[in-house]
Amino acid sequence: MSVAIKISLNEGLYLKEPQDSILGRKIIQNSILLIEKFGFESFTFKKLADKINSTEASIYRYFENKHLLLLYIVNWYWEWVNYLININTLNIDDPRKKLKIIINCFVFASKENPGIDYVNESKLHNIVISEGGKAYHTKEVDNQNSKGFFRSYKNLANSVSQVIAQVNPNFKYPFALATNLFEMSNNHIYFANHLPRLTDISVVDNDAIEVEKMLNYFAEKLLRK
Amino acid sequence: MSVAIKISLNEGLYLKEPQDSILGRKIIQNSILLIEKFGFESFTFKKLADKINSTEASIYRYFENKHLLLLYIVNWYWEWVNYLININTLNIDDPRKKLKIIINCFVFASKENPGIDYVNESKLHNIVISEGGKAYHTKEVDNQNSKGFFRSYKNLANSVSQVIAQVNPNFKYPFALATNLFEMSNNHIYFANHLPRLTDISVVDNDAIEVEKMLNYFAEKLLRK
DNA sequence: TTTTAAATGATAGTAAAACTATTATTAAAA
DNA sequence: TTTTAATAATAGTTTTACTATCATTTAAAA
Repeated sequence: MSVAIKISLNEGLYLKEPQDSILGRKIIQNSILLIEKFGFESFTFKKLADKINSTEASIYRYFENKHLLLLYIVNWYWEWVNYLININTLNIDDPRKKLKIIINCFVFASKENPGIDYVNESKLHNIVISEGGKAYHTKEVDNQNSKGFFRSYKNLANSVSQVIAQVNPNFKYPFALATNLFEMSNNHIYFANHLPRLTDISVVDNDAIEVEKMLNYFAEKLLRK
Repeated sequence: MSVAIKISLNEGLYLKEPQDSILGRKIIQNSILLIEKFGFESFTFKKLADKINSTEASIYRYFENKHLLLLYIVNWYWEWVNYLININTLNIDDPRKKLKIIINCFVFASKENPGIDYVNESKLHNIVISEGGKAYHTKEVDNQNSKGFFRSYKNLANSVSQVIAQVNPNFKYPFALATNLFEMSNNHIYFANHLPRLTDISVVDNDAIEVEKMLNYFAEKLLRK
């Protein structure tokens, strides 16, 4: 059984909608595999072309450059997490419970759902952990932001901040807490795996339950009245 | 009056100590200016060489590649903040006051001290805000970590975590809070300047006092007994 | 003061990355 | 069947990220 989800992203991110063709989907699928395996810096359109038996020129018809491809898949991830949060909190009323589910989605976004066959959510999550910041830490950020290239992240931050505001309407920093929980989740999974002296938690066998506990503790304590 | 501070960094970061020669100091000074102005991606040794009337080959005698140069200056910053914290908390006993000073150093590291003439601390701070994460988000992180290339960040996290433990010995995540305060400081200054919908604070005229307030609020509330 | 060694500059060259352009081929739609 | 759109094949350009060699300057040692 496969559910036909189509995640719609800002049209400026691509030259031609990759989700609508076989080649496009192969580009998405295999760029995720290659970036996860070799890192964004050593990822090239040439290598991707070789891997999918196509050519650089064909890939350039879909994406202007590799940075926009990264931005595309990271946006895909933001949308995906937003979607996961929506379906998992649909019947929940208690905002505290909602926030716990949100944190669970942040930490375990990958494991939940084998959503779309050409996107390996688990590897995509690894990319967001290791390379996600590079999507907006560039000199083009203001220009790209004016075109709405970060809308998905803002939407995510916005939904989370609303739940936070429901938990404690007097809390002054709902957006900052929302993004911080997201960033902290990714950061501390990364630290646990690569720079363990920078954190207190450990991630054993890819199980980030300690990160989840920590984020719940932070959120609960910060939002206590 | 100039105080001769020499910041000592891991020897593996460079091929030849840049602080010990005129050319070396010009490399440090002008790489900070160029990276801040054009961003790390479009920074090249060629451009740097042209700017200081030298050659690529000469720069390569100091640094293996531009990533290690970035790592060098980011390490310089971590050491610098650690140093600032040390001198500013020397006579302070109350750990709560100490933590406030630490947060102040995180947010305003640049403005404090015109430490070393060839390092523009303010621009270096901007680099750490915009490009700092790229220093450890690479595929070489484990290899570089085994050589001690992130020791300065760990030392910083360690000193801060000790103060946190003094404020509340029962707090379970002293390291995570230490790194999070540092990362959050940089992140939210960046967000305020480029992606304001991701935060609640604003930075007007380069004054990040709201970030400082927020971090103090977070720290105080998390460490409340 | 001369000698010598170390540091830097000048020049050249290579391999790969990041594109752009042109034409040929294939597959799908009219 | 014709036409159009998508992709492949091929080739070429500029820039980046280096490496190598040798000449020159500068500073330290003899």
